[in-house]
Amino acid sequence: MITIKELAKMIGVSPTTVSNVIRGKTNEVSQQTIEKVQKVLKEVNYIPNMTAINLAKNSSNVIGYVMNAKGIIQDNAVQDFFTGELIGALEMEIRKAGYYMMIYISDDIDEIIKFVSSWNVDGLIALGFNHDNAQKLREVYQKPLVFIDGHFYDDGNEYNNVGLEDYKGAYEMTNYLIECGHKRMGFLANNYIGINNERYRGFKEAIKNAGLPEEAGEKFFIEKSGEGIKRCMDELMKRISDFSALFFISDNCAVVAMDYLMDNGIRIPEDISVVGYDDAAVASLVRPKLTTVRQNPTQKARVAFAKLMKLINDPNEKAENIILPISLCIRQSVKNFN
Amino acid sequence: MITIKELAKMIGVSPTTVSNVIRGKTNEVSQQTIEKVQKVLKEVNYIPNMTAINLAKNSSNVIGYVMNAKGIIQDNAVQDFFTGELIGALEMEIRKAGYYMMIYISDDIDEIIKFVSSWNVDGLIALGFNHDNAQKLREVYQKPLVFIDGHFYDDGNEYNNVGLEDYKGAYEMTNYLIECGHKRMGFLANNYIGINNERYRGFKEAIKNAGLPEEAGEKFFIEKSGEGIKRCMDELMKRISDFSALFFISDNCAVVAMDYLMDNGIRIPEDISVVGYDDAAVASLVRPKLTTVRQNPTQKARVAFAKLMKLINDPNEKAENIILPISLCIRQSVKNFN
DNA sequence: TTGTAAGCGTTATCAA
DNA sequence: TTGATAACGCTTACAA
Repeated sequence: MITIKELAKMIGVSPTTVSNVIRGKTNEVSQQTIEKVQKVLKEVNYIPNMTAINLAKNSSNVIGYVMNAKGIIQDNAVQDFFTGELIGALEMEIRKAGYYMMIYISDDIDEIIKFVSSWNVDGLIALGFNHDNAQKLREVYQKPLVFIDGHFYDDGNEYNNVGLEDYKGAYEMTNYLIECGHKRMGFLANNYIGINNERYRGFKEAIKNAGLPEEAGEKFFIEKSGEGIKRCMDELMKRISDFSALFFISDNCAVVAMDYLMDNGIRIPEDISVVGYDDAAVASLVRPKLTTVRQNPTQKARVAFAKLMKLINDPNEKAENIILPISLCIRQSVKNFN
Repeated sequence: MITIKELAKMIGVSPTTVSNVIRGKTNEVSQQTIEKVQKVLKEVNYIPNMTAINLAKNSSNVIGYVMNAKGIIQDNAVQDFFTGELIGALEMEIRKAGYYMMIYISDDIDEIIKFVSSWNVDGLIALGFNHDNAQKLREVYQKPLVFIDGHFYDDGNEYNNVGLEDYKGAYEMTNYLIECGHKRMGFLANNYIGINNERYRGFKEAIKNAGLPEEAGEKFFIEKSGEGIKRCMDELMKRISDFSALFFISDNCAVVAMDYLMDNGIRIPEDISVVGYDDAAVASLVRPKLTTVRQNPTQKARVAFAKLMKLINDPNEKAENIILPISLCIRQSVKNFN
């Protein structure tokens, strides 16, 4: 790799001059020199050394994508379409903006903090953070930081976040179920914290507001992996006739569960209705087509990155919690009793 | 961020000594000093500056993941499960090995070359490269480099690659179709180069070896995006009764096409059989369950990274083209005429 | 308009 | 066993 210094020697000017024309500081150098330098620049195909640039400028040109999780793929049978789409969209945005993307996934928050610190990343998109971890990260990492799907309580700090109308989506979907005449519904999630709990709250509230008894909505734990889902469904099967509808925390789960149910001779939606959340591509590919709540991961990525750019370019940019809208996708997996 | 220099001043030793104990070069420093330094190291939570380390060592500690493509998500309705799983598996391997992962996707090979050069990445995993681009990359990038799913002709150079028994998979699946009594089959791909062409070759060869006429196997172009697939299927529909089976280049395509066909009143496999390739999770979730050729992206990632590590750690490690095995997944989407 | 030189935070060579 | 000091490739005051 040829360096600026060598280049300067070749051309017969100083490194500063070469550096200036490379960076387009052309008002500090004569037209004649510019041309002389640029000519050679083309010839030798000079490629800047990012590491050196970053050390000199105390920046990094990298945007970090960190996930507080065990792995990028949450061991789900249908892979994590959400993460995949997010990363894909983000990669494009980051590259178009002239930055580079580093990915770091760990369930150890300290590892994540070490990563962002030692690489001095210019900006950070963070997923899978609960309040405590978010606070910890924010304390150490002082540069622009936006969370996706974070759900934090008010601690006097302000967080940049882009989320979804999680509560509303579940509320409206549950209402739809109730309108269809369902009176006994199960809610299934792998945990009941953060956005999952928001969705559950929406579920419960809809039931309450409809004047149905508390027991009309029952919650269950369901693992995330394909095998795990089936194990949990084994349990649920014992009481399957208690329910007329099942509300899954994600399409990923819903679709694996549907597979399981149908393999066990249960008809959907005749015997039991199922709904999901996310509107993953798979939702409209299975039969019956899955009724679900739509969100758009690409949009989430773009909005998050746009906010990050604002924060990077304007130190006065204010913290913001951006909530993206949901909509209902009514398809074929819910029985209408009316 | 505290620096080694500051640390040294605090402790009352030289930066060299501090650096030595940080890097565990403990045979060059007295036990007493080691303890003194380590004590302070803990207290101040020293975090090394990667940029500085990399500049000094002329390395980068980063493994690049580059794709010669338009975008990470190939605009397919079922997202690109393959890419997602690959990236996920790779991220984990890279991190466990103490490296960091940078992702760069571009359809401009020069951009990719610029990226790897200016970041001086220590190793590279490259996807979506044809022979010419691979050669170009290899010429400039002299460090360890392994391709995934590359398909290169012999030009005297040797490439590290991990691929699949693409030909064999298609050959065996086509044989299965023929055994089931199919005599008129369509093959549908978005292009006929690289591994796609290998699969097509397997398809044709099986037909030939079975003594069927050339026209028994016909190839079609099908776009990759969800909408594109449907557009192409619109065309195919005009001649749909000419075929008893359709072989799709990927499960992603197959599954969208099945959706389309069933929406248009065509029964699978009664009216037409369909098979895919990859055994994506979605394959066993749709109805009828999709008969397909299985591959394992996670394994691909692991094998590729393992090879990369060998190349990094041993300059004498030889170039290798590793071919992973396929297997057939016989499910429900093929009609048996016998 | 051009060039010199210090500095970014490390590593590594070589004296002390 | 320790510590100066140069070097990595670039940016950026500041001087010429």
